[in-house]
Amino acid sequence: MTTARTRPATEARKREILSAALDCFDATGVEPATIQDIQRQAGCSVGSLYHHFGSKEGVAEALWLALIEEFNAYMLARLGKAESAEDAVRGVVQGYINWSVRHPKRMRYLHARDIEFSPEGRARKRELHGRYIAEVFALFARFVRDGQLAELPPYTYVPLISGPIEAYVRRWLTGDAPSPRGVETLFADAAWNAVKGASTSR
Amino acid sequence: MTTARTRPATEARKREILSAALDCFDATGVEPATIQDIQRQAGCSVGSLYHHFGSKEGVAEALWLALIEEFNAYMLARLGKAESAEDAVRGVVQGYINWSVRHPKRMRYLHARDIEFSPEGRARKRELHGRYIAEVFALFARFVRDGQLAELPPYTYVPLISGPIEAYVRRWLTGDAPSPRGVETLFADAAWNAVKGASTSR
DNA sequence: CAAAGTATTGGAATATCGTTCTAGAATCGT
DNA sequence: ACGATTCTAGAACGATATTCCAATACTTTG
Repeated sequence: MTTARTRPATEARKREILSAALDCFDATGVEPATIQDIQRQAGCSVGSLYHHFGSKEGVAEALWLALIEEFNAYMLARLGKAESAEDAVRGVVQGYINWSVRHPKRMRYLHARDIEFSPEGRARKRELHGRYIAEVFALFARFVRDGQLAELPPYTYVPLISGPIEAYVRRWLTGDAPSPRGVETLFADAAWNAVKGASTSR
Repeated sequence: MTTARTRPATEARKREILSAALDCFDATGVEPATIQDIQRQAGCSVGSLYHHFGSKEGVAEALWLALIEEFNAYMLARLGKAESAEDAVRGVVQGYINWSVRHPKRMRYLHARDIEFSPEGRARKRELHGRYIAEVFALFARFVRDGQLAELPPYTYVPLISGPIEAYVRRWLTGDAPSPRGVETLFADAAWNAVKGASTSR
């Protein structure tokens, strides 16, 4: 009765589909990209695609969740190494830029809001976000306690630190602003100034 | 040979369609909303809708451009009255919050990224953005000259000033953060600190 | 004021695309 | 090797964006 739930080839096939989907979505946007486009580029059949993901939105959703998970892991790895609050905050900005420059297609897709999440997808998204925030907050908590970071309403740290560089990078990704290389320090300064505590001379 | 290019009723009809479209798009998102939904709510025929906007994406695009124009005008009006750089910068943050709280549906749509711009639409978007930036920059220029504002790469002012509040408001609009009422000063401080010049004590 | 010309509207017909369905092939546990 | 199950394939279906052209309203001109 008990039987293997997935086959070795399955994961590979799923990855192929997601990779093809990223290319297609990036080229034209989620809505204009057709199932045929994806299916052909992935070298699989319609049935296979639907078997694994259920729907086109299912593909879009799975892709987004996979990418945000990858991105969060990257940022947390970077944050874990920080020795001071200032290191950590500047690391967020620098990490955001580095990942975006290294994977512009992926970041462009993460910025895209044109994904209609299913209830389950939405739940998973919220779960991932919550876990990420919790881990970030755990890392930052001690800096708040020792006064390196200001004590602010919880939901304001992320916008204050990442908001500016996020906005800038989005414009760069759509071709409306020059590369973020060169503005790292400026945005890191802004982030640090926004959340630094009283212990540093103001 | 010369003839009126539009009739008086035309503008009204277009506005009706755009208004109906905003309701439909806000309710379910751009993709799930059908032409029939819009056309029925606007009380017009399919032909009429296509005559004026060419496609569903054409409607979505025109709506977005109309709203961003309205928003930019509102911000510029507010900025024009500022007497000092600090007034201006804080005014941007406050204005952003006020407009969002007054027109959450419109702001939610401006934040939506699920609009596939046509080449012309993209060009117009870029043109509007460029003009807005230019006007903001013109207003800020004298403050830069007299040292109230720091001299920074042109494309960094907007992200530095509006980035954080933009990120926060987006989370609020999707139900992921509490109302922006109460965090005005925090975000205005951050904005001002990010761009203030050397003339103020640092 | 009449008539021609143009903008606008209506709605049926069409084409495209997401999704469903079912039969068969590949793979795994026993 | 055999049975069970996952996975693949592609034709058929249904929904919806778009096209098309005839009918109507307005506007200018003679």
